[in-house]
Amino acid sequence: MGRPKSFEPDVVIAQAMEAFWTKGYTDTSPADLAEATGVAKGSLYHSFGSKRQLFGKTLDLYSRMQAERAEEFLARPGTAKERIRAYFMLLVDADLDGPVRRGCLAQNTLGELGGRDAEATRAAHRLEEGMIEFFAARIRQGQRDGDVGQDVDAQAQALLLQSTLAGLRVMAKTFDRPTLHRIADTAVAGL
Amino acid sequence: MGRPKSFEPDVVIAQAMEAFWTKGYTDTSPADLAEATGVAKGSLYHSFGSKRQLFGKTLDLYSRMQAERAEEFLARPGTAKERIRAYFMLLVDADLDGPVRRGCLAQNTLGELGGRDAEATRAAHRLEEGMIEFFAARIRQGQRDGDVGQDVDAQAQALLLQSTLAGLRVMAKTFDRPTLHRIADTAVAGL
DNA sequence: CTGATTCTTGACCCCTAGTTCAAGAACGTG
DNA sequence: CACGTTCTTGAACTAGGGGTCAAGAATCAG
Repeated sequence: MGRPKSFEPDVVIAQAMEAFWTKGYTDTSPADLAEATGVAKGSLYHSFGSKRQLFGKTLDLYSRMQAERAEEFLARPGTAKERIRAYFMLLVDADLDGPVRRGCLAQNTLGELGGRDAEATRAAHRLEEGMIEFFAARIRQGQRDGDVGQDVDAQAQALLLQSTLAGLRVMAKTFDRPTLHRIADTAVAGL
Repeated sequence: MGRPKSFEPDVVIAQAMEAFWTKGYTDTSPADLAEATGVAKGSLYHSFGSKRQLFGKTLDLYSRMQAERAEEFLARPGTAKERIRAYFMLLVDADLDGPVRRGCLAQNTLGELGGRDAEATRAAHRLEEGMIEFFAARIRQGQRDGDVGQDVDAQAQALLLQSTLAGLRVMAKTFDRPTLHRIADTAVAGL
């Protein structure tokens, strides 16, 4: 019983995520969130407790979205090299095609709050570890399929790929598309 | 004539840099800067104009310091692979040995202000381009010395190295030392 | 020693961020 | 249809952020 919510919490979290992603945690004010979600400030506080808690929800949503997309995209038909390369391109292009180059929310969060917000730091770390596991699994898959050499250390290559991808998304804030594509090409050349 | 400055501007900029580096641009208040530098707020504004302008100076100083260190370190005796690997390790270890993992000021700035502050974005970009040039030059040097194969595309490898290094410094906020060292090892293995 | 000049400083100001709250609105129940 | 419950909302509050300023302290020139 009681008055029903006038909004879908998940939708509001997604809208808040866009705001945080675009402006960063600190520079996104409660007023910004109210505008981005169409829900009044007071109501947001009633539902989510605080700006920080809402941000936590957006980080969780972001992590789930990223993980889901990576898993799905890497699983499509093709060699490990092809799929990983395509995934890198996807992220780079998505970044460059948007009105603002927002990079990766998790990485931005590490840059902004890393060290000073333990929970946000852990959330970002978990996402990175998940990505590494996806890459490693896809490389091993490639080894079973025969498109990746048996001598390749899947775990070491997965770590390197994640590192390169993280850097690529930093560089995607300032470099042009051909350069970024070239890096993606070189990154997977060793597989 | 006139009353002389009671502080060395360069020293104050260096101290402000430490503050910005540790807490980020937005989270560093004028009060923080006054404490970090030992100079009263009013005096900082008198000398530097605004928080943003002081930050600009710290970015410049940071870029110069980074470039200088990279150039010097890469030039020491050894093969290209050895020197680049040592440089990666140096940065990783410096980050992990500090009381807080601050990563790279330029990258943090891109994460925090990227896109929304044109000048800061450009400054960070210039530093990255400089790094790429250093790597490329060192690889070509290796080719002349005979420790890097003639078939290696120096520019492409330099781009990849910078991307990997940027990612490494993001990951240095949450991963442990052995993992980061392993990535550095794998990164230079292809040279 | 006087003055013009350039520094130093804390007090002060305005504005916004983050949060709380009192009033009211939309339910389900009995 | 009254009643408890859970929502909605703008107004109101507090703290602190970024910046300004008036007063005074060093300096040098004449």
